Amino acid sequence: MSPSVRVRFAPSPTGYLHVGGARTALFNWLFARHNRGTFILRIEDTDKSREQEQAVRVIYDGLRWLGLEWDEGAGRGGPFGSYFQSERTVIYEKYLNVLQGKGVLYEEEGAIRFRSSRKPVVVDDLVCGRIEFDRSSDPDITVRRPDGSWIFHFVNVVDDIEMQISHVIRGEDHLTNTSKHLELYEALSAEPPRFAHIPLILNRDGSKMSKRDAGSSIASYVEQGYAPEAVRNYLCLLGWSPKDNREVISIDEVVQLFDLTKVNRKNAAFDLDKCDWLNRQYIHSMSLNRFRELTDSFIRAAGINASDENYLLRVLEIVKEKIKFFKEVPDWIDFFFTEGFHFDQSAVEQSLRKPGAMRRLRSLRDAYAALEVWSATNLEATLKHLGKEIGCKAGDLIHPARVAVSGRAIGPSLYHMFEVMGRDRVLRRIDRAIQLFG
RNA sequence: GACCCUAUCGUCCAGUGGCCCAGGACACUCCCCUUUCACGGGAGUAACACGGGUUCGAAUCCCGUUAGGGUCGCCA
Repeated sequence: MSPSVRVRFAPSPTGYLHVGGARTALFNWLFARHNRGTFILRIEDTDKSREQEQAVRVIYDGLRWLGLEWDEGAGRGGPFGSYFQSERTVIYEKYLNVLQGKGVLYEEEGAIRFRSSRKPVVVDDLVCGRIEFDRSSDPDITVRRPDGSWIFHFVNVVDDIEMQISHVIRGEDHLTNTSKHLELYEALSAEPPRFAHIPLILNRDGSKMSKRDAGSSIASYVEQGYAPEAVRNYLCLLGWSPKDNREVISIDEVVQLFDLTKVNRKNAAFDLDKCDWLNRQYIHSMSLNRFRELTDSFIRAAGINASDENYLLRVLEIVKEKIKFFKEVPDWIDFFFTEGFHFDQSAVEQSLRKPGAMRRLRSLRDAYAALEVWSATNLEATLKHLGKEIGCKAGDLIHPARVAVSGRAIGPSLYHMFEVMGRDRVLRRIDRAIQLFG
């Protein structure tokens, strides 16, 4: 095990966190955790703008939502700050002087450029292997613009040296850049870190993912109500696998098994369907308390008056297995908490308006009113018994009852729904439906 | 265009010379369960890009072609 693994995620604050970026952060985090190393967050804001605060917030929120807490860096501090490039000018100038002293810099129209030796360079990559670059026709890189602002390649290398980064794990789009960076390390007489270029994440059709593609922004998962552990699990499986065909795998186990040299070299297409499937797996096996916690913001946003915590928990319990995303929860539970729920017209037509529906509903109401113990088991037995007695199918009772009490044709298990709602509420609503539609 | 990377079911992965006429998962189709919607269980369709080698033997190694992706910025 390396004595001091130090890795960094170095996004530029663009206002949103891309899944590709999140996956890069995740792999850095996994590598750090696996090696008991340090995971650093550095903000690459060479173009300092002041609406940046909000953009940085988006990165913090996205990483924290995914459970990728950093040990050192922006918003957290550490021995190598500042972790914002916009605040590191003094350091960059120092390194610029070093290059100056070596006579490898020259000026061109006010900008400072680095003269390349154009000698072949070898990148020994942990993921891609040994790659030779013929740099004979590469142009020189620019280090600083005429206005004094810095260019990515230079500050990126300087920061990695200064922050004692041991492994640079980043997207494959930087693979070619690495040959340039290596020359910079040499010119600065610094030992380069190990590199690991991980494959990119593309759309299903192989095109590059942009902000508007579904699932490209981490914020969209938060908005739709995905379980963060599910999204994280899905991201782990993009370019990496536990090699034993498992799909649902705990993060602790991934940390234990993670190995950069086992990362794929092929770009991966993003499949939201599979992410959705994993999300459902996680929701179904999640504890009720966790479900309560993750659905809270959606329930509040919908303005549902769920002041009776105990009642809310019982409602959530019977609805949990039905939910695909937390955003759907209010639609599934609102009628439990208000008499002002909406009656779906086609549901009414297809059940309550059917001939004989009202008569059957009255019979069910009476049978339920006479019930001694109000439980799902009794509710089911009573309904089925009544069906036989009056000679109709169970469905002819179930459907009208469901619509009468919830206003819709789709919902949780009828008997459990009634059990949770309680006798008074159920009978009252059946009476009202009979009045309204009878 | 130059340089670099990649190439197994529609998608994500498994497979590192014989155990593979290729395995798992998602999606899709069908069946069962369930008189809602889902879950769950079972079955099915579906791939080693192409052409040359190497080898007794290749999805696995080599070369070429093709295709996809990346980089060539005073973007990051």
